[in-house]
Amino acid sequence: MEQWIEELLKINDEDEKKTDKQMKIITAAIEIFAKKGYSASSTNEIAKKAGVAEGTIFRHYKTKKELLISIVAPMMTKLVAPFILRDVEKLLASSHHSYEHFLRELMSNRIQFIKKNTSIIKILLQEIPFQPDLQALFVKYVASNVYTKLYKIVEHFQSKGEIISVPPPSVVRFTVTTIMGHLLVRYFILPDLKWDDEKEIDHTIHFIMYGISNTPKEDESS
Amino acid sequence: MEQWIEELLKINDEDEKKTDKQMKIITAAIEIFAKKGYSASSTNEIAKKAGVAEGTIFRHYKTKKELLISIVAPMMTKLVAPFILRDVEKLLASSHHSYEHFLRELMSNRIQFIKKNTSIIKILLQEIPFQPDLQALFVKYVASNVYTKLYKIVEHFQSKGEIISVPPPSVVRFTVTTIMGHLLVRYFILPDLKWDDEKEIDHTIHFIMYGISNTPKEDESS
Amino acid sequence: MEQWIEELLKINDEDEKKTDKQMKIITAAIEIFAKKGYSASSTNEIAKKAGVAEGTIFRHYKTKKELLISIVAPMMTKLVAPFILRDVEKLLASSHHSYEHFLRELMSNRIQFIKKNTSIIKILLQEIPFQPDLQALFVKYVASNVYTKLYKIVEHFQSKGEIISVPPPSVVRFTVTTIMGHLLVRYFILPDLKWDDEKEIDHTIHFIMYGISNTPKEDESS
Amino acid sequence: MEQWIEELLKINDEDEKKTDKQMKIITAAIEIFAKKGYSASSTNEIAKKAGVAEGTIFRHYKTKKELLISIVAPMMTKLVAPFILRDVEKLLASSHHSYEHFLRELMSNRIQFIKKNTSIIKILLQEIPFQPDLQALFVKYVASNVYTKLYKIVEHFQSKGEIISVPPPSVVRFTVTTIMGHLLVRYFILPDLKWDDEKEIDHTIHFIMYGISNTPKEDESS
DNA sequence: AATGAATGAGACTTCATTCAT
DNA sequence: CATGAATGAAGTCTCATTCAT
Repeated sequence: MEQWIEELLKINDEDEKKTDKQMKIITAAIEIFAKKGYSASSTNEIAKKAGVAEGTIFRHYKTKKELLISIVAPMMTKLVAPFILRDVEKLLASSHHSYEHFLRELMSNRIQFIKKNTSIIKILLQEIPFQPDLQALFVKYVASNVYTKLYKIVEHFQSKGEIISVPPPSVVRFTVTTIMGHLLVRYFILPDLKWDDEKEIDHTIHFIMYGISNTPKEDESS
Repeated sequence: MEQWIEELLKINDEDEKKTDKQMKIITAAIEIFAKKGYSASSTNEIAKKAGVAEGTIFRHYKTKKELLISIVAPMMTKLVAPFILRDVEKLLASSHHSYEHFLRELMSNRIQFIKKNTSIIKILLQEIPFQPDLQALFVKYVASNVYTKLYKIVEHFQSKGEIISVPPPSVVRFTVTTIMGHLLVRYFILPDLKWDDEKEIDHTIHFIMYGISNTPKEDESS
Repeated sequence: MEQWIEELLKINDEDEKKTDKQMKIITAAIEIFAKKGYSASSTNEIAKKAGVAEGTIFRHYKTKKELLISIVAPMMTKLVAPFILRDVEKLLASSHHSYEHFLRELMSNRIQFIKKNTSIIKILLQEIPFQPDLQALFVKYVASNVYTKLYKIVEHFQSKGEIISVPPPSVVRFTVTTIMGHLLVRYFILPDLKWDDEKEIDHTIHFIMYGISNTPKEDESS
Repeated sequence: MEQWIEELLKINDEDEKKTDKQMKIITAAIEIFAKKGYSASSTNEIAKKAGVAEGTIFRHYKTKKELLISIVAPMMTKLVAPFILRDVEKLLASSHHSYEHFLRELMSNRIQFIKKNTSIIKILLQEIPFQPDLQALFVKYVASNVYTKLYKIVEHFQSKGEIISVPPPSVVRFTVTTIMGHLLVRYFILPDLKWDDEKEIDHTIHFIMYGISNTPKEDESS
């Protein structure tokens, strides 16, 4: 992976120091929240699976919701980590890569990430609709980072002639919905289908770039 | 809309006869389930909003879960209604439409459907991961209908030369994830963005067909 | 069976006129009360088994408890029927039977009765401790009839020299507890043992009369 | 009381350590179950009488039925404790007592026991017909212990010539039904009569041994 | 007379949270 | 720090009973 994209992951990973018990609680909570959903999980069950007393949970987290947030909030940042890096322009200027290449790297990188954090992301997806706290965080990171950064990247490759000149928001939205759509379907909606991931990524990127039509495009206006 | 596609919707919509109270219960339940999630909703709250006694709910639905299922299960069928029609081949043979056209009709049709049933679909999406009953239904309808039907449609348009000749499953998956992805993002993940739906559909379909690359495709292998 | 004992059963059996539905309700109630106990039986279940609407039960019986009483109270009288007949003295005077004979007839008569009414008697036994109404009836019939009548009978046979001259109450109590005990054990506590009823009755009566000791009794004081 | 019979009671009575609240719950439950029957008793009422929160009951007993069982099951063992001791033969061999004596000791011993545990035994009697769990325990302890042990005892005293030579099962059943019958009537069916217990026991045992007939028995066949 | 939908009190049970140890 | 017994509010569900049809 190229250096500039590697930077995408330089998000501080320090999970503050957690006691042993605290880690056990979090691990148990993740497992149970992911399996039954936040509301349907009981602190009692979490305590049992963690091998601690129920009271111990509340020594570390004032409420059950605080436990949820503490698990899920950091994920928020990491999910969009690749777009948080500061000097996109510099990076783009100093490199001569294609949008296709960028997407390919982005996708396989995020897939690695999802594989490592499936449970937490599942919890996140489940609870975002019901937790205003999380929604606020989501808007903060996604809206203000992902989209603005992507606009610039798209504009960059439009100016280099790689991407057709439709309004960048359209391209961004298509890119985002297509990739997110693929990942949602692949990892959360139909994870049990037999997927050939290598090919799947290849096809997805290729289709995003060139479509599935056999007819040459006359002019690429929308 | 062309006639053959209109047939897609001929799913009987008659919601058996429900008593007045039963309708009130269902309406209230939909609203509350959608807002707080199934587990976090209380039958007490539903009863209050429906203006009935709590016991009345349990006269019509043995358990809270049965209430959920009765709301959400029929949606399953209707969601994939366009793919349940029998003689796809005939329809395709007798018509001279393009895949692009088909997708466009399909999308705007499903969007109408989503708009009319946003809440229920939201509940469905939330609860599928936790309700094996629903998963079973989902597999039954999606797997056995949508995919097999789509394969045939894609093959048809490949034989007519409209679609590049990659394995149909790839095309189907790309189509499905892209459209589902768009709809999920548009209506459930970021419904509050300012969307210009007309254009959005146009772009999405166009991109699916022709991609976003400016460079003519050399060869359309995978 | 001798005529004087036959009179024991001349209790009016007329079950007032009951409608068809009413009979179905009673039959169902008996079955369910006997199986699960009064408190654990629901009017809903009774209605279902009876094939009537729940409301119909309450048209005939103001409350669930009234239904219970209406089933169980008449049994009270019939249980002790043999002792309700008026002129015991006459009967005894005019006949020259033995106490042993009397017991034998009594026992087999009551066994027939129990066999025909096992369920109702079971309900009665279960509910007497909790229903003051029933207790009152029980005391009324048992105390005022059975014991006083039996005293006279025992005295009669003592005066004829057949029974040892201990205070009649002792003999009565022994007779009653022994026979009731046998019947309770035989029909309600261990009904599933393999019983040879003929022999069982024989032995019981014989033991009551002559005991199980091998040594001749010197004197029969207590 | 002779030593060998004293052994009959060496069943460990230690009620594991129960917390203060737990004891209060059990005490309250016994009282209320005995008064109203299991089904008609509410956990709410039990909690109030015990002076604890309703939730506390369910911290100690997963369900209301578990509470019942925990009260009633141990009584099962203790009820038949005198028959659980192992080496009946040895005891009999080494002692030179009469069956009459044995019955007398047994009865007064069981009466003491009943007096101490009237409520629990009442609950037990009420609920056995409806609780398969309890039935299983009853069969296990009664069938396999009481009867087999009693057979041996009876045979022993038959061989010593004290008991008439009818088949032991007959003697055992008569003994059991007579004594159980007496105890049931005395303590559970008509506890409010004025009983002179000393005399009552005397008479009962005497009657069991020698019957109530004044005429000497010719031959003691059945 | 019969129905069965509706009721609301109350049943059993769960749960997040507290607090003395 | 950790525990786990205790809490009481709230949850799901049942029930005897009523009443308009």
